[in-house]
Amino acid sequence: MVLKSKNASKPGSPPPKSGPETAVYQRQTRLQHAQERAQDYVEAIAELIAGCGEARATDLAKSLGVTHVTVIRTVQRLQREGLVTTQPYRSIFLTDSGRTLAGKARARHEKVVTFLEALGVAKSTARADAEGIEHHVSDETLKAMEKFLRSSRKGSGKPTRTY
Amino acid sequence: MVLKSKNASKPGSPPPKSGPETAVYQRQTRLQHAQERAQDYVEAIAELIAGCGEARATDLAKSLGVTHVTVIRTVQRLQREGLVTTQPYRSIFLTDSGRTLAGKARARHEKVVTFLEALGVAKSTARADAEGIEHHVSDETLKAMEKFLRSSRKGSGKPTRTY
DNA sequence: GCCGCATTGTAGCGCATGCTACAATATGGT
DNA sequence: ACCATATTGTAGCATGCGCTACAATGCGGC
Ligand SMILES: [Mn+2]
Ligand SMILES: [Mn+2]
Ligand SMILES: [Mn+2]
Ligand SMILES: [Mn+2]
Repeated sequence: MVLKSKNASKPGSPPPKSGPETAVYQRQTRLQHAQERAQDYVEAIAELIAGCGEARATDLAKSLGVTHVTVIRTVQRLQREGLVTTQPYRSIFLTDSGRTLAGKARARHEKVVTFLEALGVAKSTARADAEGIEHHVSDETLKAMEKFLRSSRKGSGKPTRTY
Repeated sequence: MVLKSKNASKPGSPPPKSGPETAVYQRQTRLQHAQERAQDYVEAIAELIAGCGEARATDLAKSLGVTHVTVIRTVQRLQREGLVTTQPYRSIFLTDSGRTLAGKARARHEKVVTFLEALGVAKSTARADAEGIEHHVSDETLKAMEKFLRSSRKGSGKPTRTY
């Protein structure tokens, strides 16, 4: 790297140069974060419904580590976006759209955790990292992870004993 | 999963149940996002300085895919946090702290890209995914990725390119 | 030196996430 | 039925990330 060491210290030299296309991968931060949050919410809601029979705002708040106020506000947004339905003083339900998203999020989440563990990461670390990584794994990368899992399962326990 | 299939459809049954500890991995979303943004900024600033000799707000804006206004505001925050220094109508400089962070971010970024490519992901996909994944990879996971890279380079005599 | 244009900065908006404090409703135990 | 308590909802605040529109400054060509 640093092929341009010549002008690396000449302040008034070249124009942009290092990034008309890098911007492609940087755009849309805000919407991206909102989508991540939506995924975590519907996933948690689905989990509560599966585990408790219903998703209450309070339990969701505990599950997500935020206050119930934050939950209620965000759930309002999710309802606006057609992912959940709510009625005053009642529990939260997923729409078809929300259920679909939750399913994808959950599948992705689990695959990432499994992959990280197979890579040799401690379970608690895998779970922690997956919580963030899951939102940035493309379908292509997910497939590559699955492929790795298949091959690493075949090759007995330790696939990388090349040491 | 779903050991509690009994009450899985009985709305008024069990309390929280599925998440007093899952919350640990969910907290702090907002600060987390701000930190991610800071990492991307100092990394981009360092890159511009290395490539152009200086980091101008406009170029940074192009590189990050946002308007110059957004850049200026965020840079103000970074200055407040001691990562950069600026003077009116002059380019942006990294503090020691900022340079350190940029170095770590860059190293992490590249390792993640390399890892994804080694996993069999297309270069453009690897770069796109890495842009988000990089912020959620713990040191432990990073080490696991490095280990995988070492073993995979030995195994298949393919990439490597050690001169 | 002057002026036009690029760059930088400011004002003000929208939206999302988080919070505390307080109000309203629901629910369960007696 | 009744009231204490839990749950849900509202009001208002703060911060961060985007944006457009417009103002101020800087700079390079003439
Ligand atoms: Mn998840
Ligand atoms: Mn998550
Ligand atoms: Mn990066
Ligand atoms: Mn990034």
